[in-house]
Amino acid sequence: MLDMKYLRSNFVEVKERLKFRGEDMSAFEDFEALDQRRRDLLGQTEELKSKRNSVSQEVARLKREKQDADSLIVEMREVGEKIKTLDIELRETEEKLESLLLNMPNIPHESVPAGESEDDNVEVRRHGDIREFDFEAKPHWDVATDLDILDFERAGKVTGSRFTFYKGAGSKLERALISFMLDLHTEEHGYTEMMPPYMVNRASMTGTGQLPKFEEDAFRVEAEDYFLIPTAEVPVTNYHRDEILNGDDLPISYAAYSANFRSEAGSAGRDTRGLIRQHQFNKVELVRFVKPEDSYAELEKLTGHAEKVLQLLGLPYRVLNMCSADLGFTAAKKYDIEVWLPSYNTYREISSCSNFEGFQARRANIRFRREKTGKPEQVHTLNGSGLAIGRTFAAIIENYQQEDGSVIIPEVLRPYMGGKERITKK
RNA sequence: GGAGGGAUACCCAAGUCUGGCUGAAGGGAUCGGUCUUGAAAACCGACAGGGGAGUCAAAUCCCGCAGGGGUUCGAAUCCCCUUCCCUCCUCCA
Repeated sequence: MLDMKYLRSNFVEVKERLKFRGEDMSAFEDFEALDQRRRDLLGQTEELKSKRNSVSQEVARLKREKQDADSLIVEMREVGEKIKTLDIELRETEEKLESLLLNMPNIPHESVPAGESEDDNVEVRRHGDIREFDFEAKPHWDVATDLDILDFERAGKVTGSRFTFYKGAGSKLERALISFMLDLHTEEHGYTEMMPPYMVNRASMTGTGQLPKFEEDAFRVEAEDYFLIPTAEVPVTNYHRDEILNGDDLPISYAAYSANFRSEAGSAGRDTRGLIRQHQFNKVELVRFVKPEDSYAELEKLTGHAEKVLQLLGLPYRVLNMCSADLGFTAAKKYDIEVWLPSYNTYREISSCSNFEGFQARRANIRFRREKTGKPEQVHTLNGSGLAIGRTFAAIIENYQQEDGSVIIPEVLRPYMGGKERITKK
């Protein structure tokens, strides 16, 4: 959500900035009229309430002194009715205004490249050499199924499409990746580990920006009106919802492992095989609360923390600065990290690192105080995958596969795998 | 799931039965001061925050006792709904 006062005085400029990201602005044209209407109604009702307050004091005084107050009471009855009517109208206006604001996307940062589609994303850097295979590299689902470490077929029977069973060394590898990443981020990068709830309420989904616009992307538990989390970003960012943080404690950094659930509405037919697009997947998510003046420097650090995982795993990757059309609804700036997948012969997204500035903090009401006496200010929130585990699993299987169908385990993971160096057929 | 009890400011806590100088007592913590070589103690002082409207800035006004409705001239106080916490019973990994 954007700042209402800022919008009020910079509406023309904001419209320009949002057009830059390809947004249709017609839905927001009512802003100025609604804002004005709200303030008019507020002025009227507040004036009447002020009158009611003072007259009520007067009535109390008269009653104490055993004098007659009936005429005042009759007069106030009418004022009360007017207030009620005005308040209803005010509430309706505020609801419209809020709905408008909740559907308005974030403003891109000036360092975001202009673009019309994902083709206009700008590659910032590459790391690692792409391996030359002297045999034909197989897709990870074939390698893993042959090794009996993933079972998509039975998952289809037990649940449905886009689910999998990890099995044996596969399950252990997945677990090793989770532990390795959490240990790296907590021990080397200063994050506090967290395990969040996997279901959240509507207010939390609204706080981070999944709602109201993208409800069809989430799985919903109808009886409770809870949502299965699409990312740990939701529970972990909302951890500090409606709080005023101590400025001295910033930046606050959390690394959270969780399963993630996405309906993948609108993705039918895309990436139907393998681990790339599942309804349920594991991820270690990095979430940070920072001071506004630090947020862009912190975004660079955060992205570096995610890259470090790939460097240590020896996986080639590149970093993209997402263009204005591919930013998503909530981000002011976003880097995607893409890992090399031999069977696709391309880089595929494995992490997304974003600076939301005050966009989520305003929705979720997360503030901080610089000094004891200071006014609360909005924090800036950042997050990034560090990394998506399932896609990392796929990248390891594909990049480390051997001609005999076995897979070499990257050295940094071996301590988490009981010293095992290679996954082989039984 | 059943039966009770709670939620008041940073923390503790009175007020709720019996609606009106409660625009919320008192204590603790915190901050400032006196005293002291320094500190502690004691004493004095400050301490409802936050949001909104308004303004160049103020003044001023509105909201605010878990959240949301209602009754009333007037609600922390009466009524209804929701959430969360506690105790006991039941069930359960």
